[in-house]
Amino acid sequence: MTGKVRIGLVEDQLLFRQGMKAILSAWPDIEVIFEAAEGYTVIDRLKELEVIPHVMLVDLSLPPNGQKEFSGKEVTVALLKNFPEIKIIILSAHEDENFIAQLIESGAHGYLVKDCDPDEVHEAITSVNTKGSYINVRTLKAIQNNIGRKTKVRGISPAVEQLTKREVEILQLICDQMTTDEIAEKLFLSPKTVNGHRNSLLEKTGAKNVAGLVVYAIKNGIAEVS
Amino acid sequence: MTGKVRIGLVEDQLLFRQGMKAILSAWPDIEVIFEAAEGYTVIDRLKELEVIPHVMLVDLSLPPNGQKEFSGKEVTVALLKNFPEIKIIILSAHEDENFIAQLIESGAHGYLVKDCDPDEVHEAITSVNTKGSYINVRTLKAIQNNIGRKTKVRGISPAVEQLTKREVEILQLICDQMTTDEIAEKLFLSPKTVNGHRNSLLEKTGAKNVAGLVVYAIKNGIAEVS
DNA sequence: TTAAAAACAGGTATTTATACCTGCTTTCAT
DNA sequence: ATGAAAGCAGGTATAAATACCTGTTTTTAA
Repeated sequence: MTGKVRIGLVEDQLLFRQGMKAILSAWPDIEVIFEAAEGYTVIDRLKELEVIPHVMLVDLSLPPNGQKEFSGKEVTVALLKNFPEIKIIILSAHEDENFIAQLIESGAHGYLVKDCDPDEVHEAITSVNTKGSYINVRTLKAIQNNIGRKTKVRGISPAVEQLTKREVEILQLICDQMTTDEIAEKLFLSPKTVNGHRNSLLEKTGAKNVAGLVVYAIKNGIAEVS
Repeated sequence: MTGKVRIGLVEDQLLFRQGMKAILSAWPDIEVIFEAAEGYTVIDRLKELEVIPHVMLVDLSLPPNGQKEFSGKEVTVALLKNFPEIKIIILSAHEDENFIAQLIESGAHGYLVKDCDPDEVHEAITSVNTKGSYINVRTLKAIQNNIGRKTKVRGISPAVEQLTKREVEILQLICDQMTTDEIAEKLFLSPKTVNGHRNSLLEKTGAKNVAGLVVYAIKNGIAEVS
């Protein structure tokens, strides 16, 4: 490997992005050649580049995504499809075992919590770039726990499944404090239908009530907090 | 003013803190002399210093605060009480008008959103240090809107106030998916009392239902997502 | 030492959410 | 082309939340 490792940053918080850039630039073997604040422009902008990054650092909680849905996970998927040679490291503010596992499954090459040590970032980048992946102890533990949980639970109950489009849509409206009737009116549905989706949501997420649904939504980037 | 402006950082995310430090250190007239990851140690540690910072940058969403409650706001209040000569700039990931106004009211000298421009940080620091305060256009607008709202509403309803300890406690349990009866049992209260607290919460936060309460709680660091 | 606010708890109502059931289309992958 | 899942929508119930009253006691701050 000749030359520096080229880094791309996808992170909506300018200050964090700049700080990250400053940290990364302190290492002589790394250079940041690409930055983006939103997910949905990343692919197009990358295609315009003459040289693409070796490693992309993608913020998981990517929204403000008002209409265009492009979470960190979706950026990851899009990157993998369009630029399979790019390695992807997910940055996240929190550490949700279930979600980490999902991301690794979806193809991310590494995962970093935002309060990790800067040295760990460097290690992750070089590891991903040379070995193709990076897993630290915490992440490994998360994945193992999650796999264990899955194999344990799958035999008994239908286990945790993906939410459908409609379910995600309704979950977002629930987070917006809308009642069943209001959601039904907004989506031109019968309240009975919305009721059904609510029940599916409770079942699939394992939540007990709206409070649990909202927490789940925020945890998984379906709703925003800021 | 001779010498550099001494900065203190209170921010739980190590990566963000380091990045911030890197950004700040790029300016020759600024030096970071103090760092803390949690709120509750700040005062004691400051007292041990020979020279205290001129300006403290405090992260609003300071938790993990399991038992010891020390949000960015509380750190601010404690700082003002113990070190009235220190200027305080609040850092926040989000931009909640109502909350900004509250913070300014509680004595903070400046407010910055985390996705602001690095130059803005520098400007805020020097402004706070020399002029004693810093308000940018966005913040000003927020305060104005909020004051406008208050004077309009105050005549009718008791207006937006602080949450009490009990209310915070109950809000956390609501986020834990507990029902009114369960909360009552856990806290050895009558469900009627819990009911009253719930209503106060809805009124004070402006939330319409549990969904709104949970979002509010997470926004304000009263509940955690990970 | 007062007045205000917080915390407590009773009443009564209505609205919403939750939990099931059923059945009917449509979409989609095998 | 056949079954599975998604989406739709009806019924029926109960549980829970929300919205108001009222009042007492305790805590807190002026």
